[in-house]
Amino acid sequence: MADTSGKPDNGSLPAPDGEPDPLAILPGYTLRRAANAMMAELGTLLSEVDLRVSEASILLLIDGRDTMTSSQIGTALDIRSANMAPLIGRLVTRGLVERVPLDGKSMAIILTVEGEATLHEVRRITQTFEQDLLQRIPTEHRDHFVPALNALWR
Amino acid sequence: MADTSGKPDNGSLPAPDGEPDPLAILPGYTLRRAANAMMAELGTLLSEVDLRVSEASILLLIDGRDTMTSSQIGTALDIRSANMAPLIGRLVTRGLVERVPLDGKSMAIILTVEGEATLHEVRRITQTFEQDLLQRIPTEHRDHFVPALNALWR
DNA sequence: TATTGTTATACTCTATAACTATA
DNA sequence: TATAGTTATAGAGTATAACAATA
Repeated sequence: MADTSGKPDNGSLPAPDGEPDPLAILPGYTLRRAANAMMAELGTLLSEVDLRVSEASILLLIDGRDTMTSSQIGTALDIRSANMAPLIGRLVTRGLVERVPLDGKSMAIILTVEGEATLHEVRRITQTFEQDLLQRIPTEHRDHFVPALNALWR
Repeated sequence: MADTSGKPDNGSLPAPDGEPDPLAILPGYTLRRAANAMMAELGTLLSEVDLRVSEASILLLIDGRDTMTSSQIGTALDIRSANMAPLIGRLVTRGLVERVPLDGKSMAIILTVEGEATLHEVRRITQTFEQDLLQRIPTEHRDHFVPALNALWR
């Protein structure tokens, strides 16, 4: 008998006493908490240029590409086409991107001059953010971070 | 001069050609993508017991604790009290937890017998999920995963 | 005065369905 | 027929403000 404590078996989670958050040993839970914390932080940083994380991602993605369609962007970023429409629409309204017809059906989403200027600010913000994020990870774990995460979705 | 390609400097991101997703080298971006993918998967698994991830987290958290209040749960899981009310309300309606007055102001959220039975199913689902998640991470990165993530929010 | 808990509300993200137009 | 794009809509998650009741 391994358990002589008299407490009920709660599935190998730490005992209630002395551990404020027994879920913190679960990989999926820690993944969710870390992502939520980091994206909230990035969202705050990006509010400086009045962009959401998804919008900034689009700007970063289409830079240097002049034939990328809305559906291609959606595929790359895992955003449904129905959700791409209002997303691109807002960027167009703000003058950051424009729709350029490729043929009668497809339209390339390209940066405007103003969009490129905003993207420059986005790069400044995200590069600082990404560096700070990595700095917070202890050195012995740092190089394992991106490879481990990429194994979960790529 | 490091760049003789004639392409514009796009902030050290990979060149457009040959890389379908140049954002995949960014720690924050990979963190978001991995978390979204894993939580979507967990959500699908938990639909078997008609629970959302946040609801399952509450059941896992309060097990073995009989004096945990709504605000304490919210603090532990980073859920605002205004959002705890409808969350707990749904669990009460479904008969999985009940509110037990601690004093005139505070109420403990405790599992009902039915809630414990459901929690047993939740444990089966989440343990399988967590194991599968870890299995997908290459062995050399696996032990670094939770420590790295916990450094970002704990 | 601070804390617990609630209601109302709104914004974002995400998802499906239905539709138009073009390849 | 399949693809590109749009609109409408709904379900979650999350945020603030305002409020009542109690410590």
